[in-house]
Amino acid sequence: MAQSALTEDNSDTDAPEFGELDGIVGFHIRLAHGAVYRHFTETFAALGLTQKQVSVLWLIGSNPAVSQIELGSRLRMDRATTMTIVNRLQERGYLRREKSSSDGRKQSLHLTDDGEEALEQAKRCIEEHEAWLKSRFTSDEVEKLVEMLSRIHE
Amino acid sequence: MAQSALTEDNSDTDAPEFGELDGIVGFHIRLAHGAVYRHFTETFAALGLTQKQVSVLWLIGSNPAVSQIELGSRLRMDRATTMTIVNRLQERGYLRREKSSSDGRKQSLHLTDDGEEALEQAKRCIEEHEAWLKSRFTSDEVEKLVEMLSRIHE
DNA sequence: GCGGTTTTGTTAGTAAAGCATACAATCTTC
DNA sequence: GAAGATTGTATGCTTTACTAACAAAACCGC
Repeated sequence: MAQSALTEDNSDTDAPEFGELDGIVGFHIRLAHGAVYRHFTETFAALGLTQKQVSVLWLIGSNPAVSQIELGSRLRMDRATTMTIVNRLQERGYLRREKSSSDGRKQSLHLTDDGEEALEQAKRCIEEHEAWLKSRFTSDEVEKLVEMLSRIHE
Repeated sequence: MAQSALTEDNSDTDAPEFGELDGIVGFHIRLAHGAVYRHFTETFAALGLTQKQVSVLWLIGSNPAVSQIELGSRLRMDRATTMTIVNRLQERGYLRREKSSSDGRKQSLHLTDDGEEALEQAKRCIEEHEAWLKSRFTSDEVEKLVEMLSRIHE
């Protein structure tokens, strides 16, 4: 598989395996004179979650004990931005921080039971979205699109 | 051609023809656990313009006397958001507002000479971007992508 | 024509995302 | 051990986008 935009800095020896393309949550494509826009925040809005927050829950759920810096790197956020999002999810009781045992600087992020629950609900929203996608595009087309995306990296 | 997201409310009798897909300025596709992201703001940054501002200039340039509400509708912005962007471009001398003669509520938006000049420069940036696109995707793929986009509407 | 409703533009306030900076704690390197 | 790099944190700023409220103009039913 071609190097994807999600796996370009896999230099950590003990880094968990990220990088599978699980599905398209939403997209936003801007043409020269406008934006073709499909926004799925509304879909998650019923859960009171933004796309970014769902991405964070998803990533922690599939990679427990991930650090904030790793999380930010995967989701293209700097440390400050990561802080605000992690803080908010922690305040809502969806995740907890622990000191990493191997590296005292790092936080080790874990979902709480409430966080797992929220992620499950979000995944159901994503399934609905995939139904929407499939109503407009064939599975071959979606696959082709995702494959094309994997060719995009800085 | 299938109804596109850019032409869904063509109820105005004297509405100018929108809807041609002129080129992809940038896109941002969010996967469930992250974002594949390509941001072309940097390309326009040399001009001191954002993607949105370029879209506004482009749309006014190709549709003089467009109203703010129409502009916002095309670019998926509400009235307040449209205001701030139009205000900033007006402050920079790139466009001017006139009272619409046919409807006293509406503003009629026009590019100034400086605005036309800025748009020309932005179009050159877009051409450079298209070269970038073509280096990663075949022209068939780009065509297919744009065609798929045209199938996206609410 | 008149009164109520809708549309359009405007302003103000708010929230989120993102960034830079500064700082403290920890790790790494020499 | 000292110097430098990494990670998390706190603060402040900017941009984007939204809601709510308001005014002026247009529209609609009568």
